[in-house]
Amino acid sequence: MSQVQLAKQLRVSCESCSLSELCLPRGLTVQEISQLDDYIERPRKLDPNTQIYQPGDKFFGFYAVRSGGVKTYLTKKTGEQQILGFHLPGEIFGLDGMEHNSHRCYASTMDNTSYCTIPFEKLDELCAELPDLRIQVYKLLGHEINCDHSHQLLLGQQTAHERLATFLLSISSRFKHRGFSPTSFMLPMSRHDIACYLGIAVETVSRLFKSFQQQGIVKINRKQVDILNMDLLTGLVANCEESDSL
Amino acid sequence: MSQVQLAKQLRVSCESCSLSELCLPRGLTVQEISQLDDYIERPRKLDPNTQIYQPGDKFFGFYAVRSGGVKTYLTKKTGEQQILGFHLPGEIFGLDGMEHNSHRCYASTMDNTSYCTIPFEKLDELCAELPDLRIQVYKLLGHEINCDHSHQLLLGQQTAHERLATFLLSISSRFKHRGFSPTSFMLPMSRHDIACYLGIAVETVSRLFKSFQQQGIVKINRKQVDILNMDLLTGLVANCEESDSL
DNA sequence: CGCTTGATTGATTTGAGTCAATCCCAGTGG
DNA sequence: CCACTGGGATTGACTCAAATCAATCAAGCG
Repeated sequence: MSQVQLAKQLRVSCESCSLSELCLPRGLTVQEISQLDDYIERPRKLDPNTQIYQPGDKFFGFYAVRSGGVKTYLTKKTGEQQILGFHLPGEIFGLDGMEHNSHRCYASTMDNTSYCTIPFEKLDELCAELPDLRIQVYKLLGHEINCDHSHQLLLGQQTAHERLATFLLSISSRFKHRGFSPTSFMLPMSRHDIACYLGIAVETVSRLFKSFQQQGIVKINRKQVDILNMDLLTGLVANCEESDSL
Repeated sequence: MSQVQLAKQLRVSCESCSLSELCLPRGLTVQEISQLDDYIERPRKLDPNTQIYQPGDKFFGFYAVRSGGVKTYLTKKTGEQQILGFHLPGEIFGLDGMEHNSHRCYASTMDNTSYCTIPFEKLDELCAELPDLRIQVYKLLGHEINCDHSHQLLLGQQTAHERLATFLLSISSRFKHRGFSPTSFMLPMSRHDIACYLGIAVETVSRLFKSFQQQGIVKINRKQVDILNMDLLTGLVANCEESDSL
């Protein structure tokens, strides 16, 4: 297979994936693309509820979800977990390991999940040479920071209704961004996980889903969500931050 | 003034500052140090409650607090603010602008404050050449992400007591890290700001300070804090995350 | 077809918020 | 030098959103 054909194949394989933002666009040459792609380890498949890393584990590099879903979380001594983020297909996680070269939180699958990894050392080496790649890495990190900030606003200032509405809107816009329906989708996470992400009780999640349904805003059947009235849903969120897609 | 003398003077001027982590240590040559220092804009002085930037403002680069204190925050339409972080002397802020080259949150002073700025473009150019500097930038960003994660755990899972105790421990450890007393210090922020950071009401902050004082854990007089029993204070925090200094 | 695990629903409790006065200090001006 | 004043801080009384406790209910599975 020629160099060009190889690169093309790789391009296709990364097309719908966030990591592609790191390598494919903005004038990188075919040569450069395949250079980075060489380092990306191809998909690994995992069962639901499998731990990918935990605090103290060596930081290897970034992870990109290809299918399924991953949650990252911290825990209290008493066992309660705070979910920091849900990572859907095409999204990146693992950035928590950068500070000390070891992870600070847990990451585990929520479903049958496959993902790629890109070794940080190799990425950094390429960054020295490719200014555009460097910019993409900054943007990726900046995005993580901004998402975390939005999550802090949600946890610190929003009511339970607002939190759940914000959550649905975020998932919706992220599915939309990846080319899926923004109004009809399957949630990859359990009610318990939603509650832990939003900082509320599972029972509250159930009750609010019911309430939203009674208001005709959504139709919810187990993990299947259909948004019936996007405007009403948006109206539930009173904060001034435009909700940000991950 | 010779090259070496110049660099030495700069080194002293940045010595007690987080930005120094970006340039001074880890085998950068004197030449390289002065190269970066040339770009750092020297201190600017601001009055208390002055806005430094707001959402939409162009991202210029990082800011390093030299004296006083800065808060970064988001707001809801209804006006409530969620404080994302307090930035004490020697700490960095402004990273929220990296994703879109424009800021996403507000930053304003809490006191008479001076700070330096380092233009992002220049920093990036140097990053291309200096691998050690690049690593420092990654660590800085990773640190911000980890702090945000701890804040999410606090906001999502901790009780009001735990939040306030965690807050005091964080401030204490940060003062200690900068060479100040970890048990006796002045808070640069108002009760209102503490409340907004912790996601609780001002009145609750007052009541809990009183309660901590009655338990003999701390002595609080207006903004002056004396920690009398560090073990008891630590005991109030039940989470498994070691509290992380910014 | 029972069993397990997650989701829902209802009854009750409570931690923290809200509302409403003071209090107290820092800064101002007479 | 001291009274005045305004905004932050404190304190108390009351309320309420959401948690907790406690049953079911439903669905996937061996």
